[in-house]
Amino acid sequence: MSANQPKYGQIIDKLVREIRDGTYQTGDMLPTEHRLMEAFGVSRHTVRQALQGLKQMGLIQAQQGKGSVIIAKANPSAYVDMIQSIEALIAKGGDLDRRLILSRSVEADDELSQAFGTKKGREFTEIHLVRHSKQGPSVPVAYLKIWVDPEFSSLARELENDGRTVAEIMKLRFGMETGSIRQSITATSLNQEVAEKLDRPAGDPALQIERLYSKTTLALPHLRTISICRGDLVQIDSHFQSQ
Amino acid sequence: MSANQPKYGQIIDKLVREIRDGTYQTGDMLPTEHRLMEAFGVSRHTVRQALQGLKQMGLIQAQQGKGSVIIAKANPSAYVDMIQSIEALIAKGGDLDRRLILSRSVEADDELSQAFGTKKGREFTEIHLVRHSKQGPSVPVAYLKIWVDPEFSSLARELENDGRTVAEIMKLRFGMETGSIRQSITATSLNQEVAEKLDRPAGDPALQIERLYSKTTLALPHLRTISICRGDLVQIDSHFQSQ
DNA sequence: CTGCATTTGTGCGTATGTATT
DNA sequence: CAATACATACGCACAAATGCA
Repeated sequence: MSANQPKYGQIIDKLVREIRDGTYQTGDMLPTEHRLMEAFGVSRHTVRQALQGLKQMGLIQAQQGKGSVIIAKANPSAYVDMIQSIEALIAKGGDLDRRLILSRSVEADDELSQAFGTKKGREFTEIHLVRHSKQGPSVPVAYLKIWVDPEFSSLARELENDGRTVAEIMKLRFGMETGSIRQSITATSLNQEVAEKLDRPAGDPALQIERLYSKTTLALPHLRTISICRGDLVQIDSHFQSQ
Repeated sequence: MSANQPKYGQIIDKLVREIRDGTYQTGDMLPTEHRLMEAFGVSRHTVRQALQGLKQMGLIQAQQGKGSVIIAKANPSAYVDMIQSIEALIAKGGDLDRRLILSRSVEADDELSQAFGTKKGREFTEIHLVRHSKQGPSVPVAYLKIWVDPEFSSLARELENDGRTVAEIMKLRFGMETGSIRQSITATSLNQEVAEKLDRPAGDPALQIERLYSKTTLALPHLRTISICRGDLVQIDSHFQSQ
């Protein structure tokens, strides 16, 4: 976490910690840029660089003439809990089983190169799985696509034997620790190939959840997953509270 | 698109257009910061502000000592919800316009009575709106259904004149403060009625976001909203960090 | 309403560090 | 080693929005 050399990175880390600690509460005003300059002994430019980082993370919102409001406390519990609770939701009370569909080498297209922040044409390993409910009748719940650097291509075999999550295996087997996950949820409809595996008609509504795993907030991702979840089985619940 | 006053905004617009036009292809290098300074007649700082915008849009990737690579032609995420706190939820929605479709009295069916925790048959006010993008051409983005107690039925009029969010108006006009929001996200497809208002074919994928607003976690909700968002325009982003 | 202080936004200049070629 | 290109960091000035006297 604190491997950030630059000053603005250190300021980001400090402020994020303080927002989490409760030194600042959601709804509170952050100190003014001038105060932060004095507090950290840096120029306004450096302070603004840090604040822009917080803006990108969705923690603050700046308003000209007023100041910066804290609009979010990045979850106080470790992200793992949050992710696991999402996985639990996907499972709807039961554990999920994985079945390998394919594992192959692909060249990055526009979408993939954008996700990883690399040039088009770079090689990646693509793995497809289907997740089934374990309990009761085995119902297919989600189609999972995974992309990693070719050096981790043995991940496919690990996934079949190991019940752990992809991120956990990446850490245990390859030492790739995840410190930051970006998640996007979109709506889509099942294409023919996925629909078959999920035992639903093509065109059915589905939730698509993309996750980009990286070591730190600023680093490029080392793992990308897309879960295509049956719209009739999966819903994502959250609860927001003031304070 | 070109409603950007500041210089860096104009540079972003120009470069985005050129990337889309094909003047630059994915995999190409962008001109160096120095070249862009000369080309646009601005300082390096302004060029870098523009480039950071492109980075945030996921169009380019800068590499120290080499240059900036084009990694995508378009940013698919036009409307992104970044949801991590109540404040963020309530503050969002400033960049969208509302148009009233209908306001009527309804009796609670099974679904509605369950959501509010009341008996079937109780009377509620149901309000339908369509949200359009304010900037550029007015594109319909989401169909919004709102349910409140009949004593707040004047909410419909307020919503037309006031740019604020539903929760803010509930607080300002009726003193109903929101301290807890429960949210469920599901995938659905557009029915005929909603599809028409959103200018899309029926059956198109959509994100359905249901929110129940209450004063405290334990209290019964005083407001229920369902947003049916065009799947091609809306995505929900979150960011998780360890420690 | 006017004026003023505060606060963020935009923009310029300069210098130095670091990775790549 | 040298040249190139992006990254970090300092400084200054003025504009625009806000809130208050």
